[in-house]
Amino acid sequence: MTYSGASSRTLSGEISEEAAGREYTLKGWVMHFRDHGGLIFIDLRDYSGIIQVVFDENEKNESFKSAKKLKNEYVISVTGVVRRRPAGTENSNLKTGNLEILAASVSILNTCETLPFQIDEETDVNELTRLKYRYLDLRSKRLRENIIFRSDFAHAVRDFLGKKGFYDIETPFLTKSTPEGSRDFLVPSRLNQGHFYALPQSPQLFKQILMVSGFERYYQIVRCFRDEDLRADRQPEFTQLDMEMSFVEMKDVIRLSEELFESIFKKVLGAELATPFRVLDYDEAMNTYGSDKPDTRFNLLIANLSDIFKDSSMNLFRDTLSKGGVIKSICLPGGYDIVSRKDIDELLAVVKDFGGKGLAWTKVSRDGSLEGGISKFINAGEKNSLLTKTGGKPGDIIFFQADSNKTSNNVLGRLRLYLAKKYNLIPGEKLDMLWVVNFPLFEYSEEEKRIVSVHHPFTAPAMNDLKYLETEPLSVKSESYDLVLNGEEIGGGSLRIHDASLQERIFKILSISPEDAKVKFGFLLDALSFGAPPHGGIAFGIDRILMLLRNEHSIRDVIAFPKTQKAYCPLSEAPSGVTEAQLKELGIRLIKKD
RNA sequence: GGGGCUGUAGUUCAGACGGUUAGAACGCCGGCCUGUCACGCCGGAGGUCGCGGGUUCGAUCCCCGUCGGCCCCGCCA
Repeated sequence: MTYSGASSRTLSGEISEEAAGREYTLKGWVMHFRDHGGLIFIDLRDYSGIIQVVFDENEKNESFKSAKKLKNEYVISVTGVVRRRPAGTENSNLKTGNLEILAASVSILNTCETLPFQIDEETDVNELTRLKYRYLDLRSKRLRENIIFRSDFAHAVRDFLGKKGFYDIETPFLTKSTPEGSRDFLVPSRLNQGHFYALPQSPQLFKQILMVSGFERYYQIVRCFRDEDLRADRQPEFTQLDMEMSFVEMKDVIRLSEELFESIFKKVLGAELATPFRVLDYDEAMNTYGSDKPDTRFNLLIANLSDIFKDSSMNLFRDTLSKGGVIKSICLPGGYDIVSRKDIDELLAVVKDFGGKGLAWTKVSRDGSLEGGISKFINAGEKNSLLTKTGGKPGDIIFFQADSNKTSNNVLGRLRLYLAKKYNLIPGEKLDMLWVVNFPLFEYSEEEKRIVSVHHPFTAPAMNDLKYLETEPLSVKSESYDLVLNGEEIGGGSLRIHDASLQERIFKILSISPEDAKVKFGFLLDALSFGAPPHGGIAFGIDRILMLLRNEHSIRDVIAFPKTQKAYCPLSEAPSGVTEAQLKELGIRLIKKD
C-alpha cells in the first residue's frame, strides 16, 4: 500500500491498465529526459515507482512548450490521460511499461542544479562524493531499496515480538560510563561540570533492571555507540535488536530467536528458513574452523596432526610438540596447480600478519607422492596418516602451522578465509546460519595481566562448572551463545547472573574490588538483591544482518546516513569545533596540540 | 598505533624520459530530430592534475611532508 499524500495527486504505482482513458495528476521527479524534437519522453519517478510521460507537439495544449524546459531531477506536476502505449513500444523493464501518460499540462514545482554525479550510474562513484550528497545517492534504486528493506525488516521484528508478548521499552542514551568493554563516547554535563554521561555501548544494564522490574519480556531496536576504529562492518553508531526475557533457559532464547528469523525471512524475503539452526561447540568451531564465527559455506577444515609428527625428523615439529604446542594443517584441493611459489610467498606474508611464525607446506603430486616444501622430512608412514587426516589427494597442497593451539587455530582460520576468497571457494547465494555455544566464561588478558570476561561480567557460568570457578576459572564455560551468518557474528547473548553473591564471586575473579564494583555497577548489583528473576537475552546486529541479506559489502550501504572510516559525516560535516562560549558553559578547556 | 591500495574535467578513468595546447567516455550548454526508454546525430564550454615544500632552466610526473578516501591488523566486554 502506498500513500499519495494528497487527494490532488495520484501515484505512478496506482496507475494500472484499468486507468487507461482517464485523466490523472502525478507529481514527482524527472528521470531520463528524452527530447525527440516533436516528441518528448520523460520517466516520472515518485516513491511508488516510475511511469513514462509523453509530450506531443501536435496536441493542442501548452504542455509541449513547457516540457522543453525540463531537465533531469526537476520536480514537476503533470496532468494527462493514461493510455496504452502503441504496440511495439512497451517497456518490459517497467511495471507500468505498457502504459504512458499523454501530458495535457505540466508545471515545474522545483528545478535542480546539475548533479554532482549521475543517479543510478553503473560506474562506482567515489564514496566520499556519494556521502556528501547522500540525499542524491539515496534516490538510487539500490540504496532506496536497501533502506525500504530495512524498514520492512523492522516492521517484521515488531510484528513478531509484539505477538509474542514483548514490550518495546526505551532506555537512556545519556547514561553512565562503564570502564569495561569498548571505549565510551562521552557527553559533558553542563549542570554537573566535570561530570560526563556516556552514550550506551548497549542497553545491557537497563534491560536486566527491567527484568528485575518484572516486565519479563523486553525488546528494543536501539542505537548503540562504540568509540573504536571503523571497518566495513563497524560504524561508531549502529543498531541492535536488543532482547531480554525472564524465567528462560538457553534453549528458550535460542528457539525464540529461530522463530523470529523464520518469521522475518518469510515476511521480507518470502523465504523459508530451515530451523533449528546448526549448533557448534566453541571448541569445535575453534579447532575445525579456527574462528568463533566460522564461515561454514565451504570446507578447508583444520586437521590436528600432532599425533602423526611425534617422532618427526623436523626439529620444528618436535620442538613445538615438546613445548606443548600442536601441528595443524589445512588442505587446499587443487592447490598443486593453482598455488605458485609467488603465491606461497604472498601467503607467508599473510600468515605473518596474522601472528604466525612461518608457513610450512607440501604439495601432493599426481602420483600421490609429496613434493616441495617440507616433503623431504615426511616419511612414508607419516605421509599416509597425513593424507588420511587432511583428506589430501593428488593435486592438492597442504599448509602447516606448528605453534600453540591458539595461534595455530587463529592463523589457519584466517588463512582459510584468505584462501577461500583468493580462490573463489565461497558460494555466493548461500545463507549459513548457526549457533556457537559453550564459550569459555573467562580468558587471560596478556595486556591487562588479569582474567577478563569473554562476554561481559554478568554472564552466567555453566552450572556444572561452578564448583571449580575459583580453582580453574579458565576452564569454566558460560551460558552464552552467538549467532553466526556466513562468517559474520550477527548476534550474541547469555543467561545472566541473577544472584548477588555469585556476581561478587565473579568480580573477585576478575580482580574487580567490591568498592570498584559498587562504583561501576552498583545500581545493577542493588537491583539484583531485590528479587531479581532468572533472566537472559540476546542482541542482534541489525546493520550486519541487513548487509548480508542485501548482498552488500559494507553496512554503510544499509544505513541512511553513515560515517567514513574516520567517523566523519561528509553530509553534515560532523564532528566539528564548538565556540569558546559553549566550552566555557561546560567548564571545558581544550589542550593545545604540540 | 601499524600495513596495503588510492586522489587528474561535474563523474568514471587514461596519460607522459621531467618539456609547446593534459585526453576519452558519460554528464553539462547550444542546435537538429515524432516512438524513445542509458534515445540518436552535430557543435561547444569545462582542469589549482588533493594540499604544502624541495630538486630542476622547467614538476601533474621525481623526493619529502601533509590531508582525505577505501580495505585490513591492532582495538571492538
